Order: sequence, then C-alpha cells, then structure tokens
Amino acid sequence: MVGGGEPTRERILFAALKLFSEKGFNTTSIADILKEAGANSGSLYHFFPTKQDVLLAVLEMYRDGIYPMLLAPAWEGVEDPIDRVFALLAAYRRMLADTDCLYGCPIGSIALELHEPDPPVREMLSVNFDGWARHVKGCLDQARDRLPPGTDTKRLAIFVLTTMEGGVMQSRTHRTLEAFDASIASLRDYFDRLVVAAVADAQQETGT
Amino acid sequence: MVGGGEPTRERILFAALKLFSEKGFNTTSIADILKEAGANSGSLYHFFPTKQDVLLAVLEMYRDGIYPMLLAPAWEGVEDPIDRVFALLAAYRRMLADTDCLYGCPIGSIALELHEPDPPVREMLSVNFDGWARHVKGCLDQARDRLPPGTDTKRLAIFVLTTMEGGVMQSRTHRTLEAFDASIASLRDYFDRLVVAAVADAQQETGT
DNA sequence: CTCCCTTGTTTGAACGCTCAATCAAGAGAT
DNA sequence: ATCTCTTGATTGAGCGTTCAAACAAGGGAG
Repeated sequence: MVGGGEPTRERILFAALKLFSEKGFNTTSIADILKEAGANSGSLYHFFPTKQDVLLAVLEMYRDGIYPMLLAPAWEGVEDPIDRVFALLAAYRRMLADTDCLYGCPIGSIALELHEPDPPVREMLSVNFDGWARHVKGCLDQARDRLPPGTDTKRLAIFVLTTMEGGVMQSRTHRTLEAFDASIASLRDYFDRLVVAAVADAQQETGT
Repeated sequence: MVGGGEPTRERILFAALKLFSEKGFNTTSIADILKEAGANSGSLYHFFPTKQDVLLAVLEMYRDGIYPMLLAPAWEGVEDPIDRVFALLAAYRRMLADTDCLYGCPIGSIALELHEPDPPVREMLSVNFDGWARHVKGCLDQARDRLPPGTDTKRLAIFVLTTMEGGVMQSRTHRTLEAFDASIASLRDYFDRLVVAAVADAQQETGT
C-alpha cells in the first residue's frame, strides 16, 4: 500500500509505476494497481479512460522525473562530464544490485513488451529514450575537447544508452551483475581510448 | 504417424516460436498458437503440460538452432573472425530491416517480458545468451593476436551481445534503424581502435 | 442557520469476454 | 485390441471496463 495522504490520482500513478516496473504492463492487472493504491476501480476509471491511459500517464511522469529523480542525485558532487556519464551508469548498477538484478530500467522493460503497433505508447517510450540520450549528449558536448575531433556525440550518446539497456537485460536474465559490469568496463575502455586518441591528435597538431 | 507433413508437435512449436517472436509470450494465447499451427487444444496439451512448457520447448529449439539457422548462413563466405562478428550483427540488422523494425531478437524480447522469478525459463534464456556469446568469443579468440595483449575476450563477447540487444531495443521502439546503426558503428570504431592498439603494442615490443 | 441544488469524487457489484486448461469420446495405425 | 494421437465442447477463474448509487463540500436563497 502506498501512503494514504496523497490524492487518489497520484496514488494510482505511483502504484502503477511501481508495479509496471516490477511485473511489467501486461502482467499487472487493474486489480493489482487498485490493491496497491488502496482505491476502487471506479476511481481509477474516473481519472483514466483505459488501462493504456494509465501507462501513458506513468510514462509522462517518468519522463518528467528523469532529471530530478535520477540525474540530479547521480551527478551530485560529480563535475567532470565524462565522469557524469559513468556516474549515471553507476546509478543503474546500484538499482540492479539493490533489487537482486530484478529490475533495471522500466522503459526498456516496457519497450520490449509492446509488440503491437501502439502509436501513442511507443511515442512516449521514444521520448523517454531521447530525453535520456540528450542528457548524455550534453555531457559529451561539454567534453568535446577531450574527445577526438569530429566525434559524433549524438551517436556516442545512443551507444551509451545501448550499453546500459543491453547490460541491464542480460544481468536481469542471469541474475548476476557480471554482464552489466562487463559491458560498462568495455565502454569505459572505449572512452579511455577515445580520450587518449584525442590527446595524441592534439599533440600531432601542435607538432610533437 | 509416419509420412506426410510435419508432425503436430513440430507445427505447434514453429507456430509458437513465430508468435512469441512477433507478439511476445504473454500476449500470445493458446488459441493463437492453435490457429497458426492448425491444431486443437487437446493435441497441444497432449504434448505440453502447460503453456510455459511450450515456451521452454521453443527456447530449446532456438538454442539448438542458433548455429545452423543463424550463424552458418551469416558466416558463409566470411573467413575473418572479426568480420564474422560484424556479419552476425549485420544479419540482425537485416531481420530488423525486413520487418520494419518490428522484431529483432526473440530471446531479448522474452527475457524482459519475464518478471516473475520463473527459474526454468530464466535458466533457458541464460543458456541462449551464453551460447550466443560463446560463439562470438570463439571468433575473438581466433583473432586474439590482432587484439591488444591481455584482452578479455569473454568480456568483449558479452559487450558485443549487449550492443546488439540494446541497439535492437531502441530501434524497435523508434521504428528506425538509426539507433542500431549508431550502436554498431560505435562498436566498429571500438574494434578498429583495439586492432590499431594491438599493432602499436606489437611494434613497441619488437622495438620500433 | 437551514434547505436545496450542483460538482467532483468514491464505492463496489456486475457484465461480457478471453484465457489456460480439461475431458470424454473417437480415429488410425500396428 | 491396444496405444498414440486428435477432436472440440466445456470449465471456471480472471480480465478490463461499466454503472447506478452514495458521498462530501460549497454556494445561494429563504
């Protein structure tokens, strides 16, 4: 049960967010949400026309929460932009570790669960992925002078997201952090090589 | 049952494999499978005690089919072990492209759909991931002399799988190949840098 | 202060439908 | 005659959704 002080609509949304993350969308029944939120079906359908609209509202909430609830805490005390990228990945690692590799990224889970062409939901998932990648791209742009000249920071940001999602997927399946750690370590190695190459290029430009 | 078309059990398995890949496990009903396979519910339950056992059998079939149905065709005419890694990724790209980014890797889809602690199924998914990564590791081990000394090929193989799964996930969500291509391009760049570094190390060892 | 009417919210039983799973009966081959 | 496999109607639970009824709070009017 979620706290009873909050208005019903919010209680339902938080309950749904929690359950969708834990059990997925299809396997979470309306009854599950109602029990978790301490509400009745009529209340839910007073605020949301269908179950899908609950999902949409949850995704909106998640989109708006990326910065304040995820990035801000992960980046507290971390100034270096490249370190920030890996601090973000470390935050996901912590989530995995704290839940015995049960849940990693809710967006990823829901993304692969939706197979039907469900335009509004897919759109919302796209927006969530894009927001995440855009924040990472922001870091990379700040570190542009430490990356090889002409580095495609958008492409690299997508690659970071790819590494996170792929690593989470495998770690959840194996119920071990090994795959996630292996992926992040490889990504770190890649970044180290990019930074070294950038330095080498700079030296060459000014004449060794 | 001696001659004639495929036996019922196989028809059911192929139908289930197809539908699980297209629509996912939870959203595929027994009735869907029966219609696709042209069978009756009694027949299905004659061979498989529960729906979950159908899934397990499908995953077994998939595990056994990785080499003959995926790797062998992808590697035909490709001898270089590193090229083979990217030929495999190109095969997935083709699958995505041919289906308008609708389905990529069935294992990944099912892996994120299963949230409950479902030991036998998770075990089978683990085995599938491991088999895939082991084949990639085989390639990398063959190319060991072209990679930096001390390269952890298992870790790198996991990273390749991570890149594939993460890229597929995003491309399916955006219904665009961009994220997949961006991920593979980044991985390619990483490999190029590894190979260059290996050459540099070798030169240094023999004294430039 | 009291009465009525309105507006927004909550209640929980009920509905129609789909689902996974069952079962008794029968077909076909050996 | 036996064993394997098939048929398809049937079961009962659970699903998303609906609905009429109740409730709480407020604002004018008397």
